[in-house]
Amino acid sequence: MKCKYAIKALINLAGNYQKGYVHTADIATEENIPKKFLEQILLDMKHAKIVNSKQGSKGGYYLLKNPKEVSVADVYRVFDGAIALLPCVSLNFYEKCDDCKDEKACSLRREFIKIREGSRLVMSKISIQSFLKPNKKLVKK
Amino acid sequence: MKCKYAIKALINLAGNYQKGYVHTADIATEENIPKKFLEQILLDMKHAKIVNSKQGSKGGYYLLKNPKEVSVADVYRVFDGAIALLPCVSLNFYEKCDDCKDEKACSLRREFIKIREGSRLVMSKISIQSFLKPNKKLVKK
DNA sequence: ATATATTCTACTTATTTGATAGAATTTATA
DNA sequence: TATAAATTCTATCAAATAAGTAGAATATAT
Repeated sequence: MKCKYAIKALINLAGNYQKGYVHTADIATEENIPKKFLEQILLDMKHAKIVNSKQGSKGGYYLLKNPKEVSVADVYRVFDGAIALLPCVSLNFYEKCDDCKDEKACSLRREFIKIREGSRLVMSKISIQSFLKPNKKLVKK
Repeated sequence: MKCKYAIKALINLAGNYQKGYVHTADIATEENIPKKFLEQILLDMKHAKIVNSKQGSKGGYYLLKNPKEVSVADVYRVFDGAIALLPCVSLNFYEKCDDCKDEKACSLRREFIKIREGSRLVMSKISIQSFLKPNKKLVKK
């Protein structure tokens, strides 16, 4: 949910990219997200340097980077942590297996790295911009 | 954990493919898995038709299918459910979004299908057999 | 000053996860 | 046929996580 809400919020902010501040309340109503929950989500993304904000009257949130430069992988890592299925194959959230003696020889690790790469690559290629582009329709001859 | 344990157990069973029954207790000690927990895991995989068992003395578990025919995707779905990040893009665990009016027009759905396919393809290609093959070493010239 | 917005901390409730416990059932075999 | 050894089933538990709520604190424009 958090990740889905986050991406919906970012799509909304992308629509207002470089056009000023957007209120949490507006995003909440437009995207059908509980307002108080969205506040937390946006704050998390501020800490992750994906968005920025201004407090007070006429304040609000705005997208820090170009929509092309914000990938689903970036957002996923903020809210769901590692893309990898095992901590020992994670690039950003690595943790050693306590039972594993020799990582280099571990076949579990060897294969799960492939899975991580499959997911990571596709999630890195999809950006907030990707959600804005309308689905291209093929014209029949 | 369940999924990891399950794959370790299957690798163990694959080593005994078509060689008779293997005791849960033996797998538990060899693979360092809590025995009672492993019992549940193996039972789940029996219900999923991945392994089969015989009760009683001289009983135990055995792999039903060729190790090549059991993919990580199969195992994942038993223990973690959908590979897809959103229920509305899942092939095996589909659920409609209650807020979504037009699925075909939903850009979230369009892009998350790509993510599902990325993960699904790589997880379908890796089988229990893949874990048995030793990592090929390149010989230096 | 005041209205309006974000920020921060704490809390609640429900679900999931990892694991344990023990009785019931099945089977081989002595 | 009794018994030992295995799976099967159901229930339970504690800890962690997820989804969401509440309210006070802070910042800012007017």
